[in-house]
Amino acid sequence: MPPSKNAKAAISPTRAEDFPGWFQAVVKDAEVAELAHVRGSMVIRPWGYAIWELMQAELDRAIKATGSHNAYFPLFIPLSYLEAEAGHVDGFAKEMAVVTHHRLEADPENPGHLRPGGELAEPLIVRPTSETIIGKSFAKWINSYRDLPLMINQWANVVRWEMRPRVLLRTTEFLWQEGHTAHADEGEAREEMERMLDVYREFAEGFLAMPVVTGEKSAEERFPGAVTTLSIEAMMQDGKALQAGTSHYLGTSFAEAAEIEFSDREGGRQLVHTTSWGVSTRLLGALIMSHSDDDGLRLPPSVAPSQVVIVPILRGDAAPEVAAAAEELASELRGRSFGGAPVRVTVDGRDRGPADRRWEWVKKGVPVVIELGPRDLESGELAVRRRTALEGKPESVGREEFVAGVEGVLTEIQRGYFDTAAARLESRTARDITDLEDFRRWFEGDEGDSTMGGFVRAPWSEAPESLPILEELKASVRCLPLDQQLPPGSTCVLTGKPAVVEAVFGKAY
RNA sequence: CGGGGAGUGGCGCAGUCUGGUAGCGCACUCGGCUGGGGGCCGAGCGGUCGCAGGUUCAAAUCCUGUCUCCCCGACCA
Repeated sequence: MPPSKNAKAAISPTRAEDFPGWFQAVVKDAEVAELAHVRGSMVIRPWGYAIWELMQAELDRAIKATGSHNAYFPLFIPLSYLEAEAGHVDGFAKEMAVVTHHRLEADPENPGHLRPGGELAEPLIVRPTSETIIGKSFAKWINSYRDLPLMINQWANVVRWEMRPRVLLRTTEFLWQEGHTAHADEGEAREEMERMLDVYREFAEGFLAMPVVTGEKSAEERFPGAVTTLSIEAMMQDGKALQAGTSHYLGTSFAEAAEIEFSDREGGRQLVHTTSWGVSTRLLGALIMSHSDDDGLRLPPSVAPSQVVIVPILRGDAAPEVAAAAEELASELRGRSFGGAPVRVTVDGRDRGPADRRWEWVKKGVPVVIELGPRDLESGELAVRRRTALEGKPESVGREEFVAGVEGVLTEIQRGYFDTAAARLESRTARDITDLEDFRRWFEGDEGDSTMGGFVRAPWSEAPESLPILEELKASVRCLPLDQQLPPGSTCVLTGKPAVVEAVFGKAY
């Protein structure tokens, strides 16, 4: 619904009024995604999918650069595969889609309707992740130490039957990339796990302008079946944490389950050490909650399907001339580059009022919108409006100057988003909370309250009795940061016991 | 699975208590005026009121059953 003329913000509710509601509205108004008529499932709309494709392209390049190759494995996994790894079963059993039949037949008790027929001898599950089925292939492909390391990546959809779906953040079906590698020893496998976390960190920070904390997951938050789970954690504008990517060292348990063995140099039989790592379409949600404002989506230029939109003001006799000028400007801009690729430009000459068109692109997060009318043709200037400066009049820039400097403009916007997010992460991470009272106060803000504290970085004992305290505050250990700064003799912020590690605490999505 | 709420044109809703043949805003279509902060006027299109059964001369409205969705809690990329 379009806001009234006098509305200050294009999105209702605003972040301060209702953060989750704001998020939904941004997603909807930007035409990124919407809930489908299937419970918990979403439709990713063209604008949202284009963003995902840009992410995919960049990440795919980075993954391949580490030596992994893309492949595709089955959607259906025999139940017995899952059963083979105990930890895995515990983690996923409660959220499985199970296929038990393979045909439909007329239902005699309910004319006009169909019912499942042809029961399967062994039920199939729809993959929640592919460790088990990829393991089967690995077992077949790996015979010798010469076959290692084996590094595979898959772009796929997965299904986890979530109790409480939220568009883009937690849906029953989502898209992701899952890497699976097998190595001769633990050291090599752990290196792979760390290398991929680094790929994710660079991608999040460099491409999505989203600063992250890198760390190890506590035992409670670890991936089911993993020995070690590393993650990148981003802070949303409401101070809550969002796990944006994970990388696991799986030890030899999946190798045992799928019998992935190889002959070493001495002719002995050994189990491989495996890793897995992934990021999902949840990144779209993270991106939105990191950068957007009360006027809608704000896209870093790197992931903006259109980086510059030209809105020609077509009226009267000058219309053909303006239309031609818009196309010419677009083509010149496409001759410039940003991030090593041609600048992406859209000319929006639809038969609607210019303000109407412009606001649509504002809400879609386009970094720069230029309105081009007869006046500009005469003056040789452009009315340039950056997504970061919607107030007041547009900036007036000489046409040639703008074209020549467009890469700089986009770079500035990209950097600005990162700097803003980084400043938020820094200022809303408390490093000086030492006792439980302050800790409680920090986290006691209302749900959805954007003034809620944020992260707390503090010494932790890992003692079991600290967990109920966190639960009560709806907070959790987000990670044990890789850059540990635990002063000797520290005591646990929750229990007062001797601390063994420095932890980042937060509320999480 | 527990606790709340809701199903009425594409979207958002009113009407339901006190049965009487469906209405509003937005969107959409057409015409005109407009057009650089998302505009105005006029004329239109569009709904068997979630589904099934019942009560009644008459049901969006009352009764019974059923399905679905949303919100809150336990689980999670």
